[in-house]
Amino acid sequence: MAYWLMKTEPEECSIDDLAAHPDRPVVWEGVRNYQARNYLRQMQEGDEVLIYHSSCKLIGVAGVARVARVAYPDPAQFDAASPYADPKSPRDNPRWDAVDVSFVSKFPRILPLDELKAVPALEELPLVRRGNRLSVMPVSKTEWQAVLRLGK
DNA sequence: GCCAACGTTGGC
DNA sequence: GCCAACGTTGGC
Repeated sequence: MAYWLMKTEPEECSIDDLAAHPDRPVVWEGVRNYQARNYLRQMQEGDEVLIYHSSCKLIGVAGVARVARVAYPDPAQFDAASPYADPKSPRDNPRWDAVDVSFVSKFPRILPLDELKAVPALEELPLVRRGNRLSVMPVSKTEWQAVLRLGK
């Protein structure tokens, strides 16, 4: 099993949105970056994911989710009404993928970015690196354990 | 709202 | 294939 981290704007899909219906997975759509997409394609069912809230008041890791369905073509790319529509994506070879994720747990508090930055074990994590924009990234077991130790 | 850092686009 | 211009990300 592998570990990941995914960014979300909580107005879009927060840990509370996931927790609101733990039995029903959510479509993780709207990834429009090739490197992030390639990571989505590597995800396996059961992989665990840190849910990170970005571009909001309380920035940080909010909890854990699980991959409920491996990558499949993101429906939003073909939905003209969606902000994630991509008219250039070929129907016979869709450019963008989504996965489904379901709720696992919510941290008792948002684990803030500056605390993550202070952890030596997380120095290599793209999230804490300056100017980083990757929205889906792999997390090593060591990194995972370090985050959970702080978050739980 | 600012703005640095970044990824993408498109002319050449 | 280069690279300047542009649009976006995301912390502050």
